Amino acid sequence: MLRAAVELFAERGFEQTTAGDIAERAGVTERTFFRHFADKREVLFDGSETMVRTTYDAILAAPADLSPLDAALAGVVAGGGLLEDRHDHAARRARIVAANPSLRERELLKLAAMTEKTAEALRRRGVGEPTADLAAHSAVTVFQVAVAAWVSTERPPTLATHIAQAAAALRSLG
Amino acid sequence: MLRAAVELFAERGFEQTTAGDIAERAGVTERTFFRHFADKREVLFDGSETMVRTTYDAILAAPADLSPLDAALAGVVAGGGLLEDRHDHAARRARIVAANPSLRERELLKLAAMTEKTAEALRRRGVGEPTADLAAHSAVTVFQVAVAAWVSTERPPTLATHIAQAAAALRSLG
DNA sequence: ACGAGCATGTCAGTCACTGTCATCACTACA
DNA sequence: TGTAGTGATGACAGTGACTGACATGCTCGT
Repeated sequence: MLRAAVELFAERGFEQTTAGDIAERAGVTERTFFRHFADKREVLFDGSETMVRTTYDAILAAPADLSPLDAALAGVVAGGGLLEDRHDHAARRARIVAANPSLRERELLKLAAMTEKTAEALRRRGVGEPTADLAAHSAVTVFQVAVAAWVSTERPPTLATHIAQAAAALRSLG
Repeated sequence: MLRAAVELFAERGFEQTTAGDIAERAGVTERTFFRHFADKREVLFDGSETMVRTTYDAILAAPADLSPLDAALAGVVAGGGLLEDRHDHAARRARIVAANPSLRERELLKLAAMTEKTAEALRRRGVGEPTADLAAHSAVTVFQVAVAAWVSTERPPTLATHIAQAAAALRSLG
C-alpha cells in the first residue's frame, strides 16, 4: 500500500494520483486506505512519529553537561540515524515532496512537531522557556538544512556529517 | 468577504464553516469566493505576500556592514512593522490558526516562503550559500517566537521589542 | 451605439474524506 | 465443539472543497 502509493506518485505525480488508484494497485478498497492513513499525504510521512520519538529520547539520554543546543543536536543526530541507510528512498521521497506545495506543507508540520517535542525534552532537562524554544528551532533548522544537502548528493557522506557541518556554520553566525 | 470569513471562523470554528457560508454572509457566490482566494485557508493569510516583500526589500536596503544575521533581523523587523498597529486583529487571527492543524500547516508554509525570500535577499548581498540559509532560518525563527509572545500578551510592548529580545536570546545559545 | 475586457452567477462534475452497516476471519473461553 | 467478542475489511451513501465551461451584465474607450 505504501509502496503502491510511492510508485504512483513517482510515475504520475501526486495530484494525478487518486486515493482510489493507490487502493486499487494495493488490492484494497479506498475506504481501507483511509483507515490506515489519515489522508492521502500521510503516506509519505509514515516513519515521522518514530523519528520524533527517537529524537526526544536521545535528548533525555544525552550527557547532563551538554549545552541546550548541543543536547538538541544530539537528538536530531539520533533521529537522523533512522534515515542513514535509506538514502535512495529518502532522495526519491524528497523529490516527490519538493514537487508539491501541499506536501511541503505537511513536511513543515512534521518538522514543527519535531521542534515542539525537542523543546519539551529540553525543558525536561531544566532548560528555561525562551532558550528551549530557540535551541529546538535551531537544531531542527540544522537538521532540515543537513537533510536537504544529504539527499541532493549522489554518494554522500553520512547524514551525521552533514549535520555537524551545518551546526558549525550555525555557530559561526555570531 | 474577508471580514465575513474571520467572523464565522471565530463564531463556529474553521471546520464548521463552509465556503458557502462565507460567501452567503458576504453576499456573493461560493464560486466567486474561490476566484478571490485559492482555497478556504488563504483568507487568513491575505497580507502575507506583502509582508514577505517588505522583509525582502528591507534586507536589501540595510546597511552594507551588517552581519548576515543582523541584516535578516532588520528585514523581519520591517516586515513585522506591518502588524504593529493591528495587535487585536493579529491576536484573534492567531487564536483561530492555533485551533486548527491545517491552518498551522498553511502558516508554516508562509513562514517558509519568508525564509526563502530572506535567504535570497542575503545571497544578493553576497552572503554564501549555507550561511544565507541558516541566517534566514534563524531570523524567521526569531520572528515566529517573537510574534507568538507578542500576540499572547494583553497590552504588549512593540513587536520590535519582542524581536530584539528573542534575537538576544538566540545569540546567547553559544 | 459598439465591442473588448473583467467580475460575477450558474451548473455540472471530480475527488478527498467520513459515517454506517454488513461480512468475515480469528481468538478466547465455556 | 460451539459461541461470543474483536478487529480488519468491503459496500455504499453523503458532504464539502474545489474546478471548468458557459452565459450575463458592467464599464470604458472609441
